[in-house]
Amino acid sequence: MRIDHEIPIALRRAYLALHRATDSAFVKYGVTADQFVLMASLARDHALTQRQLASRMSSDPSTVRAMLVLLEKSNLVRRESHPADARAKTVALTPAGKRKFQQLWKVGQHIRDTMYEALQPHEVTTLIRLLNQVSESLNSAGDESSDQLPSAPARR
Amino acid sequence: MRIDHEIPIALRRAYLALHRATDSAFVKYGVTADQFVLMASLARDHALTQRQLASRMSSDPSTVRAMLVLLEKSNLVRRESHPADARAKTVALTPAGKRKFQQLWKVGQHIRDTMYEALQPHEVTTLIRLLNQVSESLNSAGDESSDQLPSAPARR
DNA sequence: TATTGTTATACTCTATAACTATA
DNA sequence: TATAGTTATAGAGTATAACAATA
Repeated sequence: MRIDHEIPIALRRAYLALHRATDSAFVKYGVTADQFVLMASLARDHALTQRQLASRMSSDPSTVRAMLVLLEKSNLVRRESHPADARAKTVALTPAGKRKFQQLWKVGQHIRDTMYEALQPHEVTTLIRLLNQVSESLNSAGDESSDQLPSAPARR
Repeated sequence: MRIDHEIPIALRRAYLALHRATDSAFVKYGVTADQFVLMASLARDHALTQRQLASRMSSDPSTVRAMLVLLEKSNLVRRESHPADARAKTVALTPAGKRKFQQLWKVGQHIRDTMYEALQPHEVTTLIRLLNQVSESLNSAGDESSDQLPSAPARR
């Protein structure tokens, strides 16, 4: 009952340490850690739809929308109707958003450096590989119906 | 600019996958993933003070208090004044809380199984070790004043 | 019919600041 | 003076359900 709780505990601890370090480094720039992740997705792939964004961030469309509304207020992000699909909207960083992202990237560099200096180069690749194995197992397990909890709907 | 974003991304993805899987498994029991972590801390170490609990959960005392208020309403947790320190309170699971925790532990077993089956035994220990190296590096870095952002206070 | 996004709504977690009581 | 916890307050993220417009 103790051993198989260690991965969840260690994972939670590491994620929260990263999230808090990021939040507190960014607070004076008016951007949260999660908003930074959203901006990073847009910096990598320009002009995603909201649904694409949600899946990249492993988040919910209505959550993403709430975040976009906040980011639009700060003029960091712009939504435009999709050229090919009138239902959809494309989301992109504004020029100000791109500048802000560059700035935040630098501000956060010491956090990434700290993490990477704590690991050997081969440990970095191992850690990434193992984390991805964990994510994939959980995500694909979520697709099938659970064999432990057969029938009840997962409602709220 | 791409390589040193991979740990944060993989860490976030794995943590959120775990958190969501846990939340959705527990929703019909009226307990969140974070509340489960709190209960697990109390199941391991009976009768912690609120501050001890906050540090075990790497959380904030006022956050913990808000969670405790909710858990007390559900009669899962009980606070009593500390025998030796009249300022402090000890927090413990109620009998109902202990039963609920046992139940949730079983309900969540398939999630832990999924994660552990995705890894070799030696990978489990490696993953835990690497995650802890990351956590420790970030937590100890937070103590010293940053050399990148010399003076400004980290206020809100 | 299925999909994209919006709206309304509600709850949890998070965290600061000012405060009371105690050490 | 420092510490434990409370209170008030605020905001961010999360997610469901009902809905409109479009594919």
